[in-house]
Amino acid sequence: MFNNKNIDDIIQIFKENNLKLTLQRVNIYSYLRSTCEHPTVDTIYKNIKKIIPTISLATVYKTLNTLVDYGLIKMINVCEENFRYDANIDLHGHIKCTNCNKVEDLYLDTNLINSLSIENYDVQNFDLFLYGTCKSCSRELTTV
Amino acid sequence: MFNNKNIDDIIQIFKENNLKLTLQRVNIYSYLRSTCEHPTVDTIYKNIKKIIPTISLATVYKTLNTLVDYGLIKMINVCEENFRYDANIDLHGHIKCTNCNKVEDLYLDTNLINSLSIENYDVQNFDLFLYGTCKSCSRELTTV
DNA sequence: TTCCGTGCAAACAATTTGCAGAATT
DNA sequence: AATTCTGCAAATTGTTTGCACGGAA
Repeated sequence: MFNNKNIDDIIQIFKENNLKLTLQRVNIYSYLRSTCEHPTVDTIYKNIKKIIPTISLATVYKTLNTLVDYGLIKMINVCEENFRYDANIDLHGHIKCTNCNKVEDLYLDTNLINSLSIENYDVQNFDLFLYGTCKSCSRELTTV
Repeated sequence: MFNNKNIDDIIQIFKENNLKLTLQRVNIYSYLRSTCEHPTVDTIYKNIKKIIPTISLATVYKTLNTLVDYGLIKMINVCEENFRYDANIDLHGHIKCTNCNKVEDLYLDTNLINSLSIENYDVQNFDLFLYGTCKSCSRELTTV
């Protein structure tokens, strides 16, 4: 089920943060680290339920909030009702295909990031979300 | 109460979009056009209530959704539970002071906007939110 | 043994919906 | 006169909370 390297990393990270190692937490965090789909709470819940059928939605919420508080994951909102979660905490943006709704990571070059600094503000963080149509959707849309 | 130029513009815009001219709508849209505070639904509701005490929250929601659907206003989410609304639909970003929570408009130079185009995607829109501390808050925070 | 996390159910908050009456065209 | 909007209340959805029990340290 688990890749050992990955699980060792997670144990290490939890210990550093004085977070108790529970099956629920490890699975949620591990799942988030393994996916690049930027899942919503609902998707996370459904996936973890396959492994831990007794898990409750409240636990998923509590765990996600804890992981956000400890800076281990990030919440993103790409023009949607719901938030999505991302275990990739490197400075990066996101691009959403407005047709198929997938959200991909977007690495920005350092110059661009630097040029985001603004007069009058001490900028600590940013969210950059691009919206458009991905290649396969464009193809599909023009063919029809 | 109303600036005539402004109200004339709004009447014109509503007519172009076949939107019925109602007191509620005109006031909500006019209020959004007059403010640069990026208010939440609740703030909008409270402010419009001063002018139309009988207005209901449901009407505020319905009106905002209509205006969004017609592309007259935009919803933004700057890492908050609630959405904020902006009647400025020019391509621009936002910067939020994480201390006083104010949200300001951020005009980006064209080069920067152009450099946001991405391989594999036909980019149509973007959200850029910067987070940091504004000058007056920085001063306040270092003085204490 | 202490403390924290989990799971349940209830509570809460934000938003949407259905519908009758009112206002706009 | 036809259509659309408003305002109320109820419904829905997403999220949080309180608490007793269970598991991790």
